[in-house]
Amino acid sequence: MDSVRENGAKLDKLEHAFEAVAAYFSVLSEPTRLRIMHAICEEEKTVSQIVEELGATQTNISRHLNMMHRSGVLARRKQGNQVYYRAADAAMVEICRDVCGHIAAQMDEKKPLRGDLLRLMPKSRGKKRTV
Amino acid sequence: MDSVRENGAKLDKLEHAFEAVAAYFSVLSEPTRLRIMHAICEEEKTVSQIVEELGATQTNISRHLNMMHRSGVLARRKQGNQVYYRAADAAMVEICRDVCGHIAAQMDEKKPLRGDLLRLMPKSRGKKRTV
DNA sequence: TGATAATATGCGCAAACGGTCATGGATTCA
DNA sequence: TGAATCCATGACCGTTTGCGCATATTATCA
Repeated sequence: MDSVRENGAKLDKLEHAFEAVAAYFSVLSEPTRLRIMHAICEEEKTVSQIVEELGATQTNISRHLNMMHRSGVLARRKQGNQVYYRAADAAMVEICRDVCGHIAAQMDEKKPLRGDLLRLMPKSRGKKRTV
Repeated sequence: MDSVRENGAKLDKLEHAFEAVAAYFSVLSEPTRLRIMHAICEEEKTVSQIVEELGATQTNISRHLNMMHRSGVLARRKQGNQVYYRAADAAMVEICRDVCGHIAAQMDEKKPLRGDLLRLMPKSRGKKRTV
C-alpha cells in the first residue's frame, strides 16, 4: 500500500480514463470551439452558416467541426451540397452551461453578460446552477 | 441582425468570456493535472506527497501545481518547509466528477473502473449523474 | 458536361505546451 | 553555521496545436 503501484491492471485502466477525460475537456479548451458550441447548441447549422456567424475562415471552422465530430460531441447530417452540424452530447452542452455560469459569475462581480453566456443552453431545464 | 457584428461592446465581453471558459477547461485538459485533482480533491497534500503518489518528477508536479494555483482552482498553504495544496474550486471538482462519470459510463459498456473514477469526489453529495 | 458552390484535407509555419536538467531560495536541523 | 530537505524556476527541447493557403472532393445547376 505504498503508493500508486500495486493493483496494476486496474490502474492502467484509470490512467487510460484520465486521458479520455482530458481529451474530453480538450474539446472545450479552445475559444473557437466554444463559439461553435454556442452557435449550434440550440439548432443545427451548416458549415457556411457557422462560418458567417463566427466570422472565421471556412478551413478553420471545418477543422474544428471535424475534430468535434470525431470526438463524438457533434453529429452531422449531409443534405445535398451542405453539411449540418448539431450538438450530439447533451452532457457536454450542460457542462458548458454550468461552467459558463460559473465563469460568468466570477467574471461579473460587476454584472454584464452573464445572461448571454448562460444562453449557451436553449430552454434551460432549470436545475443546478451552483453559481 | 446580419451576423455577430452589431452590439459590439457586449460582444467583446462575450469573446473575453469564451477565452476565460476555454482557459478554465484547459486546466482539466491534461492527464497529469487530472491525476493531481484526483489526488487532492479529498484532502490537502504536500508537493512531495503528490509527487510520490503520482510517480512523477518534482519539477513537473510543481509546475502543474503552480499553474493550477494561478488559475485559481487550487489553494496553497505553506507550513514550515512544505507546501500544502488543496482544491479551491468546488465547482471544478464537481464538474470533474460529472465528466468522469460520463466518460466512465461511455468507456465501460463493459463494467470496470467507473467506481474509481467517480471516487474523484469525496462523499458524493448525491445529485445529477446524467450518466 | 462544364461551371459553380459547399466542404474537407495536405502542407507548412509559428506559438503554446509538457517535460527534463540544473540551479536557486527558503526552512529545518545537527 | 553548514548540511539537508522541500519547493520553485530559468533554460532548453521535442511535440502538439491552431491557423492559413492552396487544392481536392462532392454535389448542384445551367
